[in-house]
Amino acid sequence: MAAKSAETRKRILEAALELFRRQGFDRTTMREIAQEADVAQGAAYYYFESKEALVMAFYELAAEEMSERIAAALPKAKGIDKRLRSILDVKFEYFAPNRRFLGALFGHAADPQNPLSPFSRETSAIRERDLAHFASALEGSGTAVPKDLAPHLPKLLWLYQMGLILFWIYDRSDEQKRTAQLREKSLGLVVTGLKMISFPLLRPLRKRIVDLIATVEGA
Amino acid sequence: MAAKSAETRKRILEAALELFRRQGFDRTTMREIAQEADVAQGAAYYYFESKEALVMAFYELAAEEMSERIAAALPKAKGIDKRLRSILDVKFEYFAPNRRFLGALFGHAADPQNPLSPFSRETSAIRERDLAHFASALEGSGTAVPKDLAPHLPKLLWLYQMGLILFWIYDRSDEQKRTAQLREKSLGLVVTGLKMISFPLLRPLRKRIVDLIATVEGA
DNA sequence: TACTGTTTTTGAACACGTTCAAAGATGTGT
DNA sequence: ACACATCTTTGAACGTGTTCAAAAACAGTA
Repeated sequence: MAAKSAETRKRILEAALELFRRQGFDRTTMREIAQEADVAQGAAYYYFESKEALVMAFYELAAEEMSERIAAALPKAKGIDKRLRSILDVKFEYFAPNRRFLGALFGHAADPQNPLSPFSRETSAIRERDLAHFASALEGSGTAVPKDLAPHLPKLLWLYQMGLILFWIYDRSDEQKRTAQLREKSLGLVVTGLKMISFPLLRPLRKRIVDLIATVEGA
Repeated sequence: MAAKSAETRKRILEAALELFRRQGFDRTTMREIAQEADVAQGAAYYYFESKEALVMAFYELAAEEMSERIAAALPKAKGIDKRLRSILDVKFEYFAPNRRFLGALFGHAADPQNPLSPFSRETSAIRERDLAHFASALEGSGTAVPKDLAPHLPKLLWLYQMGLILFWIYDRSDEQKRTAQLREKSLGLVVTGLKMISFPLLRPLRKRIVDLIATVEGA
């Protein structure tokens, strides 16, 4: 009975997320999750490889749902600033209730070995889809982009957004007001930067930057 | 007998670092460390709050010793590029044998709550001293720096260096060749960037950047 | 229904980092 | 020398994430 199995899996995941939201990732034990989901201690491990895999499952679900919302929102926005903002809006709105435990996902951000890192092999599918959104945000905006920089821009914007989210997660000001400020100011700078980097006068500098990016991206 | 106590502490720390270097942080157990140091299981906890505290102790020792080396190397270098390079040289040389387990220190880099993070309260003393080196590297270089940006520059350079180290830790190319490339190219860009950002024409842009930085740094 | 193979569920057991009460060693004042 | 206090050491025990062999439930076939 495949339906029953899926049902149990869902019950475990929901119990886990509920507890993660209420008391954070670290404070929640696998035993609690099992109890809340009315299964035995080791049951969760039949459906999920590890405690972190539960967060990963959330991340995959979130990516799926946010992807739809972004695809729906993008066509309504024209300029590059508006288009970027609408992507950010979807993400922040979606992540808001889960801010408390998202640190578990982004806390290991710097370690590409960690499965939960946004840079890991395990999250590459999600990352790829996300990159496509930023590519599409650029394409549909009518913004002129230098040919040499163009292939790297989606990833740069993705990185920018990742930095913002990271800042937001650890932003302790009321209602994350500082993140709101940072978002407005940085968005403006991103747009200005995009315009400036196209100036013919800056071509030599741009070449060096592109070369640097290529080095970071690897052979 | 204070000497004996210090001796035991040292023995435990050295056993730990030896094992960390040989088999990494995660693969080393506290029981192994205790055994290697010829003490009981719980003994390490009398001298160190936690397993991570052992890494922190290394970091403090490292900061101390690197600080001396940097202070000795800086006066020999003139230009800002050479001065920055000598700081980087000291760090990479010192960290090289420990690259394997430094991930334990920088893996949680993004999480300022984690004591081991370079952004945490616990590492602030080390960070502060480090910032002073970058400030001194700038001052002694004769590089003209805009007044508004000046107070932020040490931290920016410190961040830049932190990024390089992070890249190095996870650089899987032979002998970390990619990091070497990245270091040369990025150092050049940093110097160019410093010159450019002083152009009067770029003053409005600079103002916005400084404002952004101030937002990130917090009220 | 009875048999067989597969999927799901269970809870005891493991290794780990960590805590802690108790014992032992050392130092100090009389 | 003795008593007392402080510093050091010990190893059992705890809570955690995780593993696993065994049991149970289920599905398909006869």
